[in-house]
Amino acid sequence: MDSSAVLNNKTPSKSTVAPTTTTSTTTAISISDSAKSQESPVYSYISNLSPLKPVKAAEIGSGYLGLNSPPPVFKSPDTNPQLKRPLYTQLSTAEFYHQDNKIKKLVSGSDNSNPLEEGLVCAVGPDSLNDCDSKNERCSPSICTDEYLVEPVATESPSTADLASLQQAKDVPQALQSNMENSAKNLVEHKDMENHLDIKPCAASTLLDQAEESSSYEKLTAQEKPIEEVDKDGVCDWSHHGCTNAISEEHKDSSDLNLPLNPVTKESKFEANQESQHQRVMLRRCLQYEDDGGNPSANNPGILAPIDGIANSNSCCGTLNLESSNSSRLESNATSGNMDVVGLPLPMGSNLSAQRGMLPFPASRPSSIGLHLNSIVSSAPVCCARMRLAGRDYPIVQGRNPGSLLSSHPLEGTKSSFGFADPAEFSNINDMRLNSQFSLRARSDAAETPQSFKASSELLLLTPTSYHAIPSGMGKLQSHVDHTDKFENFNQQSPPRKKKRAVSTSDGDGCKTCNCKKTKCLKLYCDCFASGNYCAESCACQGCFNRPDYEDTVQEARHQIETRNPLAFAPKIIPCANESPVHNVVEEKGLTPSSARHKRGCNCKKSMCLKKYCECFQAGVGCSDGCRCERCKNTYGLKEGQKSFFNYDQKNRRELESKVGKQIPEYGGWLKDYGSSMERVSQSANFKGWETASNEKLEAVTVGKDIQGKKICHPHILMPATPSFQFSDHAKDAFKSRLYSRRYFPSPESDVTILSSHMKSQISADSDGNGTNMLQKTGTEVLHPVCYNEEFDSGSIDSRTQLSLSPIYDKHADAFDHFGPPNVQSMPSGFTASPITGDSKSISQAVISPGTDDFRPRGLLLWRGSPITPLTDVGVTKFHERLDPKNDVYVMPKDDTPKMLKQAGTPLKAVKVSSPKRKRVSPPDNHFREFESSSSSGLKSGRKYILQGIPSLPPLTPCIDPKGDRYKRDSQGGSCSEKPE
DNA sequence: GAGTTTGAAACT
DNA sequence: CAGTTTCAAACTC
Repeated sequence: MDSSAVLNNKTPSKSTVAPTTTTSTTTAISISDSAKSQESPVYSYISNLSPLKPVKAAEIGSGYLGLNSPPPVFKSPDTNPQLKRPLYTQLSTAEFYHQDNKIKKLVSGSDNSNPLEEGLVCAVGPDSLNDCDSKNERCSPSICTDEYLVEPVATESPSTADLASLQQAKDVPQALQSNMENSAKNLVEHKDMENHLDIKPCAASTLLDQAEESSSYEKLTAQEKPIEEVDKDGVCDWSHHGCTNAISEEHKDSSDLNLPLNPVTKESKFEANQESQHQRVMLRRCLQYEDDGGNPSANNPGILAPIDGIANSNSCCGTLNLESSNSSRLESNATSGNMDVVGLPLPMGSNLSAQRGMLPFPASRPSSIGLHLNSIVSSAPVCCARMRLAGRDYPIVQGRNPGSLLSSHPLEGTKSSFGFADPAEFSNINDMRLNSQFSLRARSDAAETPQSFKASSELLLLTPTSYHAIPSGMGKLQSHVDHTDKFENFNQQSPPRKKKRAVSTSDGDGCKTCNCKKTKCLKLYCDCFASGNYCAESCACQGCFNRPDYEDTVQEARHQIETRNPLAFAPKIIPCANESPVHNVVEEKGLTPSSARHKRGCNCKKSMCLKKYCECFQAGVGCSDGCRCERCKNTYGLKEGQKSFFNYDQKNRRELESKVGKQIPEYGGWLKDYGSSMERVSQSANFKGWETASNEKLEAVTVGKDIQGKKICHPHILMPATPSFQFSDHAKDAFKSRLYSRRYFPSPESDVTILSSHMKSQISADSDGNGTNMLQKTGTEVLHPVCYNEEFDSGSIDSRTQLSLSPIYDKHADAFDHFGPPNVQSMPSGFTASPITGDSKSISQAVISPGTDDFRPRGLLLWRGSPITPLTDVGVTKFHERLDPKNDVYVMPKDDTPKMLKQAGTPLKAVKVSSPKRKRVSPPDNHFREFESSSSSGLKSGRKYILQGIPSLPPLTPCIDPKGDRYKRDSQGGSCSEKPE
């Protein structure tokens, strides 16, 4: 039974051949479309998103597959030829191993490595691990590579080429070292250069085809001689340049490491001490081990220690600052699916690199970029992602800062060995060894070229210990071809592995696990699979094929799925393009998170987007216009139309009630029931004019505390129709999740809404003291004076003054510069909005009367309720029915969007593309369709309304009450009279 | 822990 | 493309 059969097992209806054929077709299509993909916003997004910077073409090499025809944008690295097979890697895995063996012999003169240990530390790769080894107490820097990296595979006599490669390998690092001083600045200033340097010390570069390497690299090699002599000692000295330095940086005293440093190592270390800056640069590039004390990794070569103070972060998932040597390894050796790690920090033992810019492909698919729901791990404080790494998922810290997750350098994330938040998680030595072996396995996979496949497959084909408990050395005899058999055996030998259902979908490291029973973890039902990860050992899945051992099967399954939906494996959570300087400022201040939204949006009907059934909610992002949810109450951001409910606060209600003389319902009561999850302070504004202008953009303000515990009020980010996104864990750290506002940002035309909302929050909270009602009511925090103690007067507010209260506000004030002050007079009003849909029509047709500036229907924003939301309709209707034109209560204009904003375009295009890098990620075509059709009612109609509203601005629009009765308008076209027409 | 609910994915 | 089925997670008891 081959992989196809496996797949077909799940889809019996399909012929055995079909999958393969389909796959091929898909691949071809994907490739042919790749060019297009690259031009697509999605591609741009991904490219920008990926922490990996495109490598210069020259570096990629002409022979690079897929160079001319990149793979599908979101195609999983697993299936991404580019990821799998950087062409400039000319050496097969076997060759690598040969190289390793040779080096090993040169260095240690013997191959007495423990098979079991081989995989531990140096599993990362023969070339790259050197620098990391140095931190390992158990092995000398120079030997470590040999002992742990080299698989004791029966090797042929080194060929001439091998010897040459070996020599190069030795030379390169040296060259690097000699170059360190001269190029330190360049390293810092030029990422590319940095990358090259990174590669070199890792010796992986030695295996690279010189012709394919960058000129910078060549320059470096040209300067290698000074160190060459040392190298003659047979020491893998180059490996120390990075690591040693790093170690020096970290430990200051190599003696602490108890490492048998060779002259070169010491020298490197010395240099490190003297060149802190340079060290710093290198440090970032080096695998590092945590201080011995207390860190399991110290005793376990297979685990990397946190780096550079980042290690001990609270990240739920540690990451590995595996940037240097491994990177090279990745480039040179990685050729298979385990490339999920691209762009992400890699755990030690991985031969993959997360080094940005290290990859030969322009934009790796951020499969684990942390945007997949599974990767996000329910908005853990630190967003975690797993990387499929040889049999185990490694959580990857995306960075506490959403920005880091989305675009930051991997190093910006927190670290810990093996990507585990708590090294203790990996306390079990066997487990670690297993991982190391997996790494080796990954390594073999990585080099799985037709030529090398056989050899590589013989290296290690271990199945997770949790499944087979295969001794470390047993994996050698298996091959991919045996997948099916292994699977069958697996099922037989460890029958329906009655593993307890994963209690939590998140294993200890904060990453999800699955419990698949029927899909063999080869369908998107499986979170692990969907996120491009292998199932973790902690998964309770049955008959799981989503294992490194079944790489082919997995790949094929992925192909099949991608055939249906090329973006099936795209990150589910898409960060929203952010062009707003406000956002940047805020972001920099750590006050607000990056915005993100669900790729496709949810379709919740019953959960109100308040439960984890909702993918948006689960991901900690607000719903967007792309969602087709009903009665959305997503606490992270309501989708357009529904969020307005949040703006209807008690104060306004009372105010309106006083005016109307009737009780105003609270929209089905859900507002009351919003409960603790209510983060938003519904702040109706006394700032009527502006509010009216911003109409539906009114947003609640999230109240939270900053790091200092000082409550802060987060202004809204200028984001296009996207919810603010925070990688907080509402499950683990609910409070943190509230630190940042998850403002749901309306489309660009509503940029000013941010201002409005914020202002409202300030104003209303202060104006009558009821502004905090919602908060108090819901048990959430009370607005901090900082936000609300401004001397706002409900009737007269200088928005500018208010906005200038903080830099952030200044930015908002800037918005006024663009859009004009929130002056009522400047706001479009008094026109009849085009009907939205359904029940909203009556509302939309209601007349807006500017009336007096003093009264703007603050709470009436709710009338912008989503037409697709029953609740909205109901609520609006009920509310509306209580409106009494006699009291000058009018429906706010449907199109009160400032002209400037109106020009922003449609929601679907609601992305300001001022910068090429700011391109909004476009949903898949079908998604677009969804946006335009299914959500349609809301989005589409809403947009129609907006667009049509402008031309429909009649000087005198009929006054229509909710019941449809018309009233005359006064002579000035202002207020509606009480007399029916 | 079993059963139910929910919504995404898969299928028709 | 809509409707239905399947699936697994989330949730409830």
